[in-house]
Amino acid sequence: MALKIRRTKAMKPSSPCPISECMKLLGGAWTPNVIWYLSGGPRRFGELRNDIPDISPKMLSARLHSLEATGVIRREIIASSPPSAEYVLTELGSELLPIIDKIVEIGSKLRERRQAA
Amino acid sequence: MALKIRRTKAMKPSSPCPISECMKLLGGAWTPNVIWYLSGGPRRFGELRNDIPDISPKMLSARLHSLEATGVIRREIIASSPPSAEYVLTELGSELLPIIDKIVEIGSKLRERRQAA
DNA sequence: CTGTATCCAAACCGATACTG
DNA sequence: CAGTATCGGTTTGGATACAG
Repeated sequence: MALKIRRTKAMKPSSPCPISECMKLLGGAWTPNVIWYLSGGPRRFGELRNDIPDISPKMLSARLHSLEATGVIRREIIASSPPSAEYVLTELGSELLPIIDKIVEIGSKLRERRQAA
Repeated sequence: MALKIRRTKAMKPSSPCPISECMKLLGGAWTPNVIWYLSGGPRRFGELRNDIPDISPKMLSARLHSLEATGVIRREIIASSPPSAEYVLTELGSELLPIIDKIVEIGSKLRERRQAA
């Protein structure tokens, strides 16, 4: 006999919902991209701009500032001549990587299938 | 209501990054929440509204339509009296669940730590 | 090379009221 | 109960130009 699906109360995560908690950090379409490209190590503005196809400098700048404000990345000034800057993931940022990995994994699978179709 | 997939020249089909592919499906702050609450089985409008605290009916409606348009969920009419409707994850939608799970997992961890501090 | 400033369009979100 | 309509606000994003 088929199990009667009981309409349960939702498994409600205690508020505030951990989803929103997390989405605040990686909200915005470009944000996961930036984190992903920083996962390989420190990178500079121009490198990121090259990494991420078609991102405008304004958006990259905005995302970087936003990520710095939420503590996901850190901006490090390199005292060279000329002085330069690098962006690196903080420890908090590193903890988001499993999510990004999953996104990449599923995204690749979806795209493969679409190309096959 | 037409789905507005933004198809600018910035969207190159050959883009090497599968992240955007995936983020298009779960963009928006409420979207992961909706998917999460549908993971337990079909749910109706009012139930979802109850599940997700503080979502306005307008936003819920918008997210549901958008998710339906991208093929993540399906709207099923129940021939009862009165006729009713349920929303259920499609197969595509189910494939997104590992991501949502990760988001919940990391989000919970972050919150625990913040409360400890 | 590393960004910032400006203008503008579209998406997202909240509050509220409303229809069947 | 199951949504839609309207109004308005904030955020995201694109294009382009420009400054250090």
